[in-house]
Amino acid sequence: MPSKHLRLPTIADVAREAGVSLPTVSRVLTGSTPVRPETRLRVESAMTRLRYRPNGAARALVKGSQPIIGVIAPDTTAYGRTSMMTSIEERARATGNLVAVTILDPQDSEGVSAAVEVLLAQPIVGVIVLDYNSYNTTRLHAQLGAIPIATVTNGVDSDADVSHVLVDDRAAARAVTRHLLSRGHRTVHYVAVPYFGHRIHPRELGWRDALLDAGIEPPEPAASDWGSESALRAGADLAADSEVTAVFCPNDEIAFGVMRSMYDAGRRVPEDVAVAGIDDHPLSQSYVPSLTTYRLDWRWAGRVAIELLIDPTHALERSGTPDNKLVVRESSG
Amino acid sequence: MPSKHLRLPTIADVAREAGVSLPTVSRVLTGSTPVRPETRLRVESAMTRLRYRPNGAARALVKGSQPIIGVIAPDTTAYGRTSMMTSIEERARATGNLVAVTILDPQDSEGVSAAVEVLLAQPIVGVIVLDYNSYNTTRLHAQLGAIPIATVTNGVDSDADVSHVLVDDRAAARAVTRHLLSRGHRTVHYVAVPYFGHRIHPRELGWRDALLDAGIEPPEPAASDWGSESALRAGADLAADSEVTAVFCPNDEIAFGVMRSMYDAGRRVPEDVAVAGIDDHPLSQSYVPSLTTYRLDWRWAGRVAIELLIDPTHALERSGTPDNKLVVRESSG
DNA sequence: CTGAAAGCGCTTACAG
DNA sequence: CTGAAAGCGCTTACAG
Repeated sequence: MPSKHLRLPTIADVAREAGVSLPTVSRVLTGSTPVRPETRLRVESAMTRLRYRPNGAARALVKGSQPIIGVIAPDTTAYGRTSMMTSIEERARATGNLVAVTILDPQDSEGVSAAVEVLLAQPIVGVIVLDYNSYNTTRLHAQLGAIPIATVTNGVDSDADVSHVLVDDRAAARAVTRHLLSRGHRTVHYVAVPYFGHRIHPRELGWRDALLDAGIEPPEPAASDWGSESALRAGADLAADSEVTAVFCPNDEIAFGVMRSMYDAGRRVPEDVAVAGIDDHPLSQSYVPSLTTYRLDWRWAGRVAIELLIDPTHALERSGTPDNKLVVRESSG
Repeated sequence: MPSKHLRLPTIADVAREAGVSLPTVSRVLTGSTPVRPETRLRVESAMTRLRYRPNGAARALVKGSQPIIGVIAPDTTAYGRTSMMTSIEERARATGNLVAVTILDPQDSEGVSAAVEVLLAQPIVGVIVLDYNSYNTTRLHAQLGAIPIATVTNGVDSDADVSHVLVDDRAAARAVTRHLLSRGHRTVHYVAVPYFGHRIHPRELGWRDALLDAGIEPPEPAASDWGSESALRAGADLAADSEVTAVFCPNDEIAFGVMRSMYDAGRRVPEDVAVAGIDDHPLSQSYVPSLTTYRLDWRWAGRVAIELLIDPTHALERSGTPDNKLVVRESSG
């Protein structure tokens, strides 16, 4: 808990110390009205002497501004998230807002409640919830009350009750899988990742779509967490199976791990096994072999999410279209 | 600018609408005191009807809490930064604080001023400035006044005037370079990156230290930006020079780009050229070859930075020691 | 250029 | 369980 024991100096203290009136202190603080240089000096030295610092809450209250945009996310280390966060921050700054980030494990509902409470006590415009569906939405909704929410969704239908911007994971996965199939593989394998509840991730659905469209029964997926380290094991499993000639990974970091495991098992990428991911991670160009992937425009998504919060009516039309596309590189042959 | 045209409903409006008194509305809001169920219902329905949402600033003012910790950084996409941000957020949450991130180009002093102004108008405890020296420190200091600052520094001396936690880049670079030399290379090349003003980055200084200690005149560095894409060109230059048998890169992302360029030029890593970086990026295990690097404990640094802000006196002793170490993998032979 | 006064929206004792 | 009153720390007209 932030301490509040020792009463902090206020402008009243500064005014007394400097022998001026309260509004005068305020004036040197805001710089709004001219103040006599020598008065200003007296006030300034009083401020440093008392280690005065303005109370932001009081300022925000009288100015009537609620400039904070809360962001709640399960994690921000994966590349897609990081770039979305960057774009949210950038857009917020352009609109004069401030972004407060809170990373919250959806499993830990007490932790979520507590952190949301901290958020709600602040001057917030609204909240962007990433991976909204991972959370206990009923509870979250109840707690947020009338505070506006926006979310970036990957197309799961229960997102429908909050304003959301859609990043079409399923279509992306379908496109990548289809591309791998077009290279002549009999089937395409997949690395399954944990997803909230026991639902199937849209990227897995897209993979299934593409296979079923081609009349292929989807094989049993390997299992991994998000992130390249845990993908090493999944990759080893896949490498051990000589049936595997093409692997679609739900993100690039997993693909890197899988490629490493293929290498360790002596299976060449792409000659023996084709690999592809999603995200267009900056390192997908530099990896050997470079990685075939699907670029999802997270910057666009972040931008629209902010606009949904600030001006719900015209956000989508205003923000252009996402620059999503398949990026074919060496790893798919 | 956040709009403030239409007056938002306040608890007074809700009270009138629900036919109760002001404190009663407050009570259903805070849940502090029991309220008769039927009164509560009336109030709640009034709130939804008016789309009421509490004013965070007013709440913060009366509660006396200033829970926001501002973070100013030039960039958060590189791995070291991302992990420090994660740890800052985590630690802040544990202490009941909220983190507001602002990414600011140190070159753009108007932009910096404007954003700091937004920050200052909020209920902030203090500000953590990453890469403090990149900014116009005089101006920043003046603007922040008595607001506490903490910074994570890599050892440049002018950081001395603010509380700082030291991440010893120079020692890390020295250790990595020394390790490369120990593999029998005649010299170790370097990829120079832009740094504020025209100063030399501590990682470059550490590289020079190690060479000079060994009686070796440092060769002319290649040049790159941070990030793997721009490192491709620097890597190509180094690959073209047959004198080059070992390259120390100021971070892992650059090392990945350099390794890719070596591959493109037909030079094998580590057989023909040894490569090493700094950071212990998650992908340094998965890259082929895996990358020799130096782990810098950014999570520790972030944690201490927060504690410096909240309790300047005992922060350092309390937070343990950083887990920094050389991590030797395939890329150095 | 400066002071006295009102008010921002909420919470919390204080009385009933 | 509920209402009337005071106050959180600041800014901004309003008068001088």
